[in-house]
Amino acid sequence: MNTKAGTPISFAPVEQKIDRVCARVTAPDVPQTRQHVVLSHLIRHIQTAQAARSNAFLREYELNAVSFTALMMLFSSPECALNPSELADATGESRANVTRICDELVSKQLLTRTPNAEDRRRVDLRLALEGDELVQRFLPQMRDRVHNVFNVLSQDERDTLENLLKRVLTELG
Amino acid sequence: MNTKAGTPISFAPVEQKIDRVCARVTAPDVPQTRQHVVLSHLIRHIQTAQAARSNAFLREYELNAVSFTALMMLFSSPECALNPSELADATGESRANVTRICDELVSKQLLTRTPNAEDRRRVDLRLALEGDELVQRFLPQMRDRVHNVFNVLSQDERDTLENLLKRVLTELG
DNA sequence: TTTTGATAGTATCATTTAGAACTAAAACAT
DNA sequence: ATGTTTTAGTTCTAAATGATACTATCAAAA
Repeated sequence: MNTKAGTPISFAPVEQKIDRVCARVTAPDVPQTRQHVVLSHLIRHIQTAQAARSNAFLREYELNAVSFTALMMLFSSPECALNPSELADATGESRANVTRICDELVSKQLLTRTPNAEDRRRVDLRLALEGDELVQRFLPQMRDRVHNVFNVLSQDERDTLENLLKRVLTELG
Repeated sequence: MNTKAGTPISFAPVEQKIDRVCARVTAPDVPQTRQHVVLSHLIRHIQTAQAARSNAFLREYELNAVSFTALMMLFSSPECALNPSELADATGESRANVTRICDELVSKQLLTRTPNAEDRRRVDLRLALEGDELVQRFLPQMRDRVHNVFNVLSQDERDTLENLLKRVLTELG
């Protein structure tokens, strides 16, 4: 990923190429397909750019976007606790990766791992005090440096975007 | 919030957690920030799910989503040729990664790599006949199995989504 | 019960990736 | 011309990730 500061992310060349794909393909529904491809690539480019921003900021603190998301999901859970598989669902990461991430976070004393008494297959992940403080300290900066790109949209537009994206995600589920 | 119409089942727990984050944080613009975070996570989950779909399909043919995108970007370029750095921009991958991907694709004889006569720093990547055929053969299947999730939206809604996403991406650039 | 299947978590392995260092060539400045 | 800076591409290294296989536990069926 090209994370170099100052490198403009220009989508126009990508879209030109998608247009040329369509020009070369014969199918009954080319314009619609073209738009589907455009939308897919838009989402991919936005997600890539956002991840780059998050990581660039968090790297100064020896964290990454996925670890921070994990901490935030714990921060927001009842009693700041989740099972690994719940955390996997919440973050979108594989369970294997959640195990590794939690290894790291435990070693940094940002969360604790304790066996669950009722179901001995389970493990309880619980945010440590330090992890809680870290989330509270970083959230405002994440807001200013990552999430506020959506301020280019009006409130109505953001509502619309939220609605549309949710419907797409439902279709993918 | 999980009762909100259209909220995908898999995302509802995520949104609940975001709500709890907001409940625990004191800031002047919490509702807006909440929505920004929701939108970021929606985009991330959609992109993850789409990549998983693409890869699941392409793996049968010993390809992955990034390689296929690279082939498609070449397919759509004038004379089916690009430089590695242009390909990096078009796919969103790092130049280092483009080098590796092209190694693979060359070894599969899907594209060729030739030194550029005018600028000897440059390299010309050109889609081979086999690569061209592969793209034409796979595009319809990619459409049916990956891109057509956007069919849940009406044409107007897709236009709106495209417009909104483009503005967000511009802001990230 | 016993067995069969499902679930939770982890360990292992191969793949994918970004970042930094490096080489070569072109562009630019003096 | 000469030296400096920028650009293109690759190589190398370390990190991140997913797929798979495995163990332990629970649940359900026989």
